[in-house]
Amino acid sequence: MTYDFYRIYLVRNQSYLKMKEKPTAAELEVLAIIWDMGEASVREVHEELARDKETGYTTTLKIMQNMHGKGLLSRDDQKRKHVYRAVVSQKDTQQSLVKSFISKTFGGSAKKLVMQALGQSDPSREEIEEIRAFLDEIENKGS
Amino acid sequence: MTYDFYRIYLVRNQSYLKMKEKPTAAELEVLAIIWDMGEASVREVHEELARDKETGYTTTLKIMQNMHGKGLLSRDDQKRKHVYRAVVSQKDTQQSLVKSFISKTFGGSAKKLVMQALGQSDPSREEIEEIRAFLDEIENKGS
DNA sequence: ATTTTAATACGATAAAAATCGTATAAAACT
DNA sequence: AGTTTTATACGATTTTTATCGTATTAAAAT
Repeated sequence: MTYDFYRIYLVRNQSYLKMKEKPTAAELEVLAIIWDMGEASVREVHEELARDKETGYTTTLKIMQNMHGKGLLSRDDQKRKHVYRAVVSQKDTQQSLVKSFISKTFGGSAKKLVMQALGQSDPSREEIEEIRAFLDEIENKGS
Repeated sequence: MTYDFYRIYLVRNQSYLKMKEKPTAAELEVLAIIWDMGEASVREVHEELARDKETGYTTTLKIMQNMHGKGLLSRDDQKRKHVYRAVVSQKDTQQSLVKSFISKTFGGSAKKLVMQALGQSDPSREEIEEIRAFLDEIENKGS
């Protein structure tokens, strides 16, 4: 019986357990690109990055190699041009990052974060509607 | 006429302009304590920090000295025991951090952050109500 | 007045993250 | 085949952040 509780606990926290290595700022930029493209070579990622900022190719290469080492990216190195894919999903990563951000910046209160974000972002009427609908959904799920 | 636009732009971005130096993780922990206490000595801050984690007194001291150097904290050093206060407000800091978090982690979409945060935080009925009320407020302000 | 306690100053070191130069090798081109 | 282009590997360096030891000084206690 007690084991059942333990199992539930593990399942609910799966994503945190897996995500031992949190991506750094630079790594997150790479992930954003790869999530978008599905898979990409260093060159492709680098060219995306270079749109926004001055940076060297070998820097991008090194970051992606590190990420592969940490298990954030997998790669196919059959061909000379290695092709990388994300191992961690965007959703799990965002979840883990949001959790730690709420805890660090808002003392653990998701509500405070939400209201701060809404207050400063000037959302459109459509977005507000979507959020309302989402609140309804949560409320019904809860009961 | 053109100047008016420029001025509006500056006002809207005031908090970002001021907040040149973004607090690091360790600095944010110190700020959280000082926001809470209003003012505090290194000893007081350190004792709060030491509740949660193993850390040396001189480490806390150094962090607070750095923060003073950066202009994140002011201090009264008339007496031997210096008393520190926050220069940056909690609200402005949170605003700046949320803005950059949304941009880094959610590609700039506040809505995505909000929904992710709501979805994973299991808010109470009361909190949901508060958020609904807040949405109403925003919507009416917008028109 | 002397000793002990409690504070800051300062600088050194450690640790983590980011950047890049050089070497080397495979592939493509001529 | 030889040359140029385009990859990765690897390690060194730089930069930023965090940590802490030691020296010094002011205040308090004896």
